Amino acid sequence: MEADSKSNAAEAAGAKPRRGHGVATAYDTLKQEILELKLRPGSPVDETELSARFGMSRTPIREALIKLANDGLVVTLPNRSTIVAPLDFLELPSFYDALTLMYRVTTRLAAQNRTDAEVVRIRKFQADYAEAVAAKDVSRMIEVNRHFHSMIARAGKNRYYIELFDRLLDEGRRLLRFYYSSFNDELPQVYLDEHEKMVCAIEARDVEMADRIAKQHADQIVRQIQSYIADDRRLNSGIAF
Amino acid sequence: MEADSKSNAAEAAGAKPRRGHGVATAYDTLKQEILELKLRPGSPVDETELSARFGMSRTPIREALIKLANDGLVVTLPNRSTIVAPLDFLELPSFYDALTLMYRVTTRLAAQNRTDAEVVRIRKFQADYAEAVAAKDVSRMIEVNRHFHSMIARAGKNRYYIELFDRLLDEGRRLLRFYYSSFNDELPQVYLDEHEKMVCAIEARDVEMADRIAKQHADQIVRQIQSYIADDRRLNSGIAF
DNA sequence: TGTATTTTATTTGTCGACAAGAAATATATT
DNA sequence: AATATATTTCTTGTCGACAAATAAAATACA
Repeated sequence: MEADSKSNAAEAAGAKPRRGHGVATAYDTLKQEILELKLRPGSPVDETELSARFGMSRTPIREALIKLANDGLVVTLPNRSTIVAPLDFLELPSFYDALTLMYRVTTRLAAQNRTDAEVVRIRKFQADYAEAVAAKDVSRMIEVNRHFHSMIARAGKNRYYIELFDRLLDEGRRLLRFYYSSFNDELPQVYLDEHEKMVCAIEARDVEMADRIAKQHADQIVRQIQSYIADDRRLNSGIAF
Repeated sequence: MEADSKSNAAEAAGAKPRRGHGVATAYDTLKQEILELKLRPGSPVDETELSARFGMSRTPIREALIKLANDGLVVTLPNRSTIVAPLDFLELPSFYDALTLMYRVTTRLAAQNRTDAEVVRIRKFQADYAEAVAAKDVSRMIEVNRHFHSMIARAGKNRYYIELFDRLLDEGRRLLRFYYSSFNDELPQVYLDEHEKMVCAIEARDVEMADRIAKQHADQIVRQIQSYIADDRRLNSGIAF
């Protein structure tokens, strides 16, 4: 809430983005807000309102929305308002399947193609994650976790996997935020250990080991999301959002 | 060339798209032309020119270009012209890898999740492909092949795989068009047979068989592209486009 | 003659305005 | 009173224009 008004102030104030950066500003800000659920799934996104809020005309807003639609973060209803993409839990099995496959494939490729510099960068994120766990900062954990795996995918160097995986990780970030309920003290430590093994396998260029750990890690995360959802559905009779 | 002037005439004539269909018209037409290499990889795409050609303002053209950029079919250089995405053959190994994986995954899922109606639709494309082979119509073969595999992916019902696979198939369509040189009479028949086995495995819900054939099919296609490229590089010293 | 600098021109990024569609509201008709 | 029709309101899709940024051309300078 405080951060919210602060950033709004920064936008309203003279910090107008230079020519050519208007679209990026709107896109990045909205993306962040959608992933952090500041903008609720299913809620309408009004161009005119955003235009006023960002202090720019509707054109760059529109172009940002098109990009968000391509990312699957927003749905455009023709001649009607666009809405923040709903969290469709009928599609969850597909999501689990794709997420698991991408975890495995990107980690395998990272073990194959990583450079030493990339290992260093991956370890940096691992350290950040450890910090977040120590501080019990769940938001930060979710975000750093995304960067950690994205970095691994980058070390794998397959453009197609990187893109799909980033998208899946973002979707996962939204799911975790939405369904996150009780904080379990054990899980973060499990993830931390699994991440450590994963980095070691990548560093050792042990492809099969990397694959095995990635699968294990993916299953763990899927189980976590599923248990959150199971808890959640008991509360809201499963129709919400 | 004839089809070209015909469609241009249709555009220039009174066939103005209704409100809300302008973007789609430009997007579909441009996408088709890029995939068919009517627009050469690396060639500049001028908004003003397209605006005149399609008889609409630059706004819808711009929005269509943003979508094409998201598909990876066009590259936008900031404050400079956009160009048709070059065929980067340094990225080919990544492409082969992703294509093979998607062939396997989508075919597996199709064997798992197909409905009877979907089998019928897949067989329809298989028949179309056979027709194109009989007529030795290479363009049609390339296009129907894409639809055939896309339909299989749809029967698998995983949104994430469908999107990535469609993109890869489009990219492959462009590659085949670009590098296609000598027509080999045997290959189409090989593909036809492999397709037939693939459909049978899907119909029988034999997941492992589907996987095996998909892998075989993917390898076959990768080999074909590679041999075309090997031929091609001898001719133009490998720097072209 | 070749390089640096200014000028011109082209093309993009952004803007404000307007009209078409859809939803919401009000009116008419049975 | 209930349904059908007309009106109003609101949001989007599209347009033409302008200004910033870059590339190209022209000029100055060594």
